[in-house]
Amino acid sequence: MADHSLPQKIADQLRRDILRGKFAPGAPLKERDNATELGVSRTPMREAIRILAREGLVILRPSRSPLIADPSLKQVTDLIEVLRALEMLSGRLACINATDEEIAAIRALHERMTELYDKIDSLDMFEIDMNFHLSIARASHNPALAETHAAYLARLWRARYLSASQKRSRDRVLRQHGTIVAGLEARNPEMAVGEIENHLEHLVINITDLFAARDAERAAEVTSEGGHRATTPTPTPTPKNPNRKRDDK
Amino acid sequence: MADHSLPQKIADQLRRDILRGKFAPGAPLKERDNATELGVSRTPMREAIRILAREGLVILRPSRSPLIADPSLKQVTDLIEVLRALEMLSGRLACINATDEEIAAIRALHERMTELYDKIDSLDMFEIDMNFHLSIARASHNPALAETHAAYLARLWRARYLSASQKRSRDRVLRQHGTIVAGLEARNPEMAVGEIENHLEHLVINITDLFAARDAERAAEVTSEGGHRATTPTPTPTPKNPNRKRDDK
DNA sequence: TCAATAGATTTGGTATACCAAAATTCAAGA
DNA sequence: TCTTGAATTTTGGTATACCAAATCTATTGA
Repeated sequence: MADHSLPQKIADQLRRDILRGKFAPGAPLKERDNATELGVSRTPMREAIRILAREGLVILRPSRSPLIADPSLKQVTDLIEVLRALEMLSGRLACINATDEEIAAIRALHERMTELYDKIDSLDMFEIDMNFHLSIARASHNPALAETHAAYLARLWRARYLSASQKRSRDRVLRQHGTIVAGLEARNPEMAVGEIENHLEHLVINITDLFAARDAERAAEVTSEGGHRATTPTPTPTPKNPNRKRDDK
Repeated sequence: MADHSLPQKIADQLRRDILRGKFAPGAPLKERDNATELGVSRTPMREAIRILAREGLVILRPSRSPLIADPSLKQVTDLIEVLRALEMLSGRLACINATDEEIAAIRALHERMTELYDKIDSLDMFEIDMNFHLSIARASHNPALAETHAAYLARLWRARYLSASQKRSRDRVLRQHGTIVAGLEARNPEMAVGEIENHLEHLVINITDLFAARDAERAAEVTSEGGHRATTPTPTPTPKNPNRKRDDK
């Protein structure tokens, strides 16, 4: 958060906009328009877009506008599979390398989350959840691991956010977080790692349900729209058409 | 390899130069000079440097020349620790998802490596070794995993190359590769994953030895150089840094 | 009425010019 | 001789101009 470079700040701004939904998944991200909109030149905007591309939030196409990423279920579950390996490693290393202070800070996050769960909006809550997992990765004392883990979390932001918004999993999430913290405190890798694995297993289940629900919703839309003219069978893959054309000759 | 974008080609060129030793570790990489040297503008050179920075081959400093990375032993072993988790996951998934053709191709690589080991130079040999491990990751059918794994392999290029040049580990490496292939063919995750873990454990040992040897060499140099004027106690970590201290209030 | 094509336009890629921060140099003074 | 500070140089950051590929529009011809 403390990087004061201009491309980083632009990337932070864009990331928020993307994740908050200002740009729809699948929409093109025109570097010239966004640059003028934010009042910066194209050069730092280009770098910002590359940063987001590295994080997987946008995908680059040769000689074409970058697109806001709209990953398929398989892509998301593939990402989670790697994330699981990274988090399990983080947990194991954190049991060995974390300082008592770091573990205490992780517990503090967990307790704040428990206390505020029903009191704040899901975006703020999710911020805490994010920090919880990032702190464990950092506590592994393996910077490369922490960095890669953070990149995967960023890439899975939207999916995890949607999953976390399902309040029905509230109790399970808090319980699992509690077990993870207890495992760290006991310096018990089996306990911590096992529960981390469990935690992410449920994330896969949740996400799969969400995709299924979304697909069902779309199918219903299509059929109810009438047989001859399906308005948008696909989720508006390219909603760009505000082509202004001149009236002169 | 088949990316025809200019920044990618520049990055490929620079990567080879760095890994072949044209640029020493710790040396600055001036974007203007290198751009004119290669006959391109600074803009694609900038992007190329960012690509290498992402791979960890160069490190960026705010408002300062990027440096050729010169990782410490801990940094390298940290990277290997993550690589191990990634390769173990790759092996496990490959046992499940790989096609018979993919496994056959991996075996072909292994047999070519066995056949040519004493006949070609270590750089070409290392190319095959690289492909062997990349192919396993790709055979996981998890693109995100393959990509992250490839990034870690690139980051560890130099260390792995130096380790692979130690011909004394020849037999062990070939034997381990053989066991890994056999595990894949048998679709036996325990066999494949276990040997992958073993393989990387030996890499850590090898690298640790190499660092120890290098440090010992340096220490010997310093003492034999005589007491008053050590010409280059360190192997010129930064050819240009007569650190000038300005007045500070 | 529709299809094909040519011209206009959008858009990313590249080159270059300018700026500001950092570093090196060098001269002046103690 | 050493310190110090100011000027110059070096170097990365940013803005802008130009180009080429891709796309879209609109006209024309069947």
